[in-house]
This record gives sequence, structure tokens and C-alpha cells, in this order.
Amino acid sequence: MGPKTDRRQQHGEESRQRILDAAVEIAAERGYEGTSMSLVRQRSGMPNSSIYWHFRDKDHLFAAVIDRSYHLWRDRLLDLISARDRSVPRLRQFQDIATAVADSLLERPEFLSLGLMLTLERRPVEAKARERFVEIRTEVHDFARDEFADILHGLPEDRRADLALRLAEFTIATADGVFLAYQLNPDAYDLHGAFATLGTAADALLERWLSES
Amino acid sequence: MGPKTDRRQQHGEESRQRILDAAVEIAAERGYEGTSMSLVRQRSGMPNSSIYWHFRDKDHLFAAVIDRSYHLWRDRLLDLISARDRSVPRLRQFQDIATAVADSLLERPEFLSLGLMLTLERRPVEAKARERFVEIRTEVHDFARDEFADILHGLPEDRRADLALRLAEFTIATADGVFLAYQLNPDAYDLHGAFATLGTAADALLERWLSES
DNA sequence: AAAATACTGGATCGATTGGTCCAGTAAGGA
DNA sequence: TCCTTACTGGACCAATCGATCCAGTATTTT
Repeated sequence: MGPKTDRRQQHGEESRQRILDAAVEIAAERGYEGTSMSLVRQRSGMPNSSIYWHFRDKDHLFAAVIDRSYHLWRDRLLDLISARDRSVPRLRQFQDIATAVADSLLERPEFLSLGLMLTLERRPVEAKARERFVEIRTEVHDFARDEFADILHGLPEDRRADLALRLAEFTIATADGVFLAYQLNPDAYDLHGAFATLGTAADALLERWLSES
Repeated sequence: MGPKTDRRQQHGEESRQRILDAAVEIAAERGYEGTSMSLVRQRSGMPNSSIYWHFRDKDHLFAAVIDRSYHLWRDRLLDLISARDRSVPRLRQFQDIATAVADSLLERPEFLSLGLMLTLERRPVEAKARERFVEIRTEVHDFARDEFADILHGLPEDRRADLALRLAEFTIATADGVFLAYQLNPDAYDLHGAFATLGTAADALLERWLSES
């Protein structure tokens, strides 16, 4: 318990971050199998022993990579979303949120990119990393659901909860798909346009659901 | 040029298919880097020399894997889609198509699974396999666009073309996202329900677009 | 019967993989 | 001052990677 700054630990933490930075970058464009430890070693400039001192093995490194890239993305998204105007009409709120998500993904695409890869790569027993993503995914899902519930004020409680849940499922799936389409051709794809459409679609779908009951 | 059946070639073709079957299966759940040639060798039961006799290298094998899994999926989807009732109202047609897509993906998930992995795995120079997927993706996109244009009969030609294109982009992206959500938790996820929602959303979005002009 | 074709079997290759080992070094605590 | 802790540097490991080689075996063509 050092009450004063421990330069050793400080230095160690810097090394850890250097390793994570390199690993995030590589992992986001190559996935689990495509990311070799020697590539991480080269790009981070840290020796093998340091990497394995900070992380038990490749799987644990990836779990940390997921965590780090998630927090970077989420913090940015919360920043953008919390600044929005909540007095504006519903459709407009949907589109503002959609724009915020689009911006956050353009700035920090690593988390979703890696997460979706882990979703698809169902290797026999890869354990920790994919598991961590599933947990985070639940967190994101709950957050979206609560945001929608917030916007849906004025409805009876159980109806409101049901609609918010269904909206969250639909919009998250569509956002993933739009992000994928962007990844397929980043230069030509209009990510903001696609997310604006997603906002419109969410509003139109909700309208339909409301008129059905 | 054998006018009569060449038993050598017949046998060789069988081997080729055995290799492809094994490779499709492995690739769909492990991606490019995760699929080792020795795993393909073991699961297909064919020796290394046979694999490399039929396919120049791993990359060419994967291009063939993409082709094969695509055709299996597409043939099934066309079967299901062409059998639908075209006299039914628009919303119902959207939902029928959505159900057909859901069924085809449940039966033949390999193509989309592998394709989305290749979309995300942007490794430096992997060439052929990803390239092949991009080509096919365009084909699918055009097919969806034409189907929507078909349903949108009665509209002025340029408006019809524009709406069909935007509907195709939106629905394909959402379908990808829904498929991903299913991959994340195949046992608990209601794929048919999600695709039904997609059908409704497409109809609601179209209605909104039509009322805007 | 001989030659050519279409494969198969299996040993083998150098490179790379994830991971270990351990002596060394710098800093903090006693 | 000495001991402990926190890390680094680099050699090293068995296993696996994608790929090659070539002698052998059917089968068909000449």
C-alpha cells in the first residue's frame, strides 16, 4: 500500500496500456486467431515476458482488450447521448440517438468490430473473451431498453416496458447490421444516412405497434 | 474429353466435395485463420496431397467454400420465396419473404456466418475469398432490390427504383444484424419472431416514405 | 502393351505459433 | 545496507502452421 507514488507500478501500468493499445488495434481487424502474440509484441515494443507478466495468456489478454475497447466506446457514446435535447419530438429523439451511435462507432469502431467477430467465431472452448462480450452485450441491451422506456413516458407501465424491450432488440440488431455494411466498404458507405434511416424505421415501427393495440 | 463416364474424374469429384463439405463446416464456425488445413484433412479424411491437388492453396479453397455455401443457401431461399402468394397484401408479402429468409438461414447458416466473418476480418492481403464474398453480396443486393421493385408495382418508375434500393439496403442490413443476434445465443433467440418484426418494420418504413413525398 | 492422365499416400519442409524460463535491473521498504 | 517487489530482456521450447515433393496406383487413351 504505497501512499506515495510508486514509480515501478506507474511504469508497469504504462507498459500494460501499451500492450493493450497494440492488441486492440490488431484484434479489431484480425479477430482472435488472426492476432498473434508476436505481432502484439512487435507493435507494442514490449518483450514477451512483459506481456505474459501482465496477462496470464492470450485469452485473458483478449478479455482485457474487450473491456478496454468497450469502455472507450461507451464513454464516448454516453457523452454524445447525454448532451441531447429531451424536449424534442419522438422521431427527432430517435434520430439524434442514431446519429450519436453512428458518431461513436466512427470514432471507436474497435469494440463492435471485435465483439461481432467473437460472436461469429464459435470456436470449441475459447472461454473468457467471448463470455465477456456476452456480458457487456447484455449491459448495452439494458441501457438501450431503459433509454427507450424513458422516451416512452406516458404509457401504461407494462406496455411501456414491453415496447421498450422490443425496440431495443430491433434497433440493436439493425445497428449491428448497418455497422457490418459499413465495414464491408468503409469508403463508399453512408453510415450516417443508414443510421438516420434506422431512426425513422424505429419511429415508424413504434407507431405501427401503438396503433395495433 | 471423355464422352463416356470417366471413373477417375468421378472419383476425384467426390473427393473434392468431401473436402469442401468439411471445409465449409469448419470455416463457418472458425473463420479463415481459425480453419487449419490439417483440420480439413482430418475431418474430410483426405490426404494433404489431394487437398492441394484440388485447390491451389488455402485462399482458393476458401473462395470455393464461399461459392459452395452460397449456392446451397441461395437455392433453398429461391425455392421458398418463389412458392409464395403474390396476390396477398404488401405487409403480408414482406412477412412471407422474411419467414422464407429465416427458414433458409436456419437450414443453411454457413454462408452468411462465414461471409460476415470475412467482412469483419480485414487482414492485410487475403484476397480471393473476401473478394468473392463482396461479389456475391452485390448479387444478393440486386436480387432483393428487384424483388422489392416487383412488389412496388404501380409507382412511377424512378420513385419505385429509389424506394426498392433503399428498402433492400435497410432490410439486408437488418437481416444481417438479426442473424448475428441469433448466432450469439442460438438456443434462446426467436429468429422467426425477429424476422417477422423486420417484415413489419419494412412495411412501416415504406409507408412513412410514401407519405413523405 | 505402352504411354498418358488423374489422382492418392505419406514423409517432410522451414516458419510461426502460444508459451516458459530465468538471470538481470531498478525502485521501495526495513 | 540489505531484502523484497515489480518488472524487463532475450534465449528457448514443443507443437502446429501452410505447403511441397514424389513415388505409387488406378483408369483411360493410343
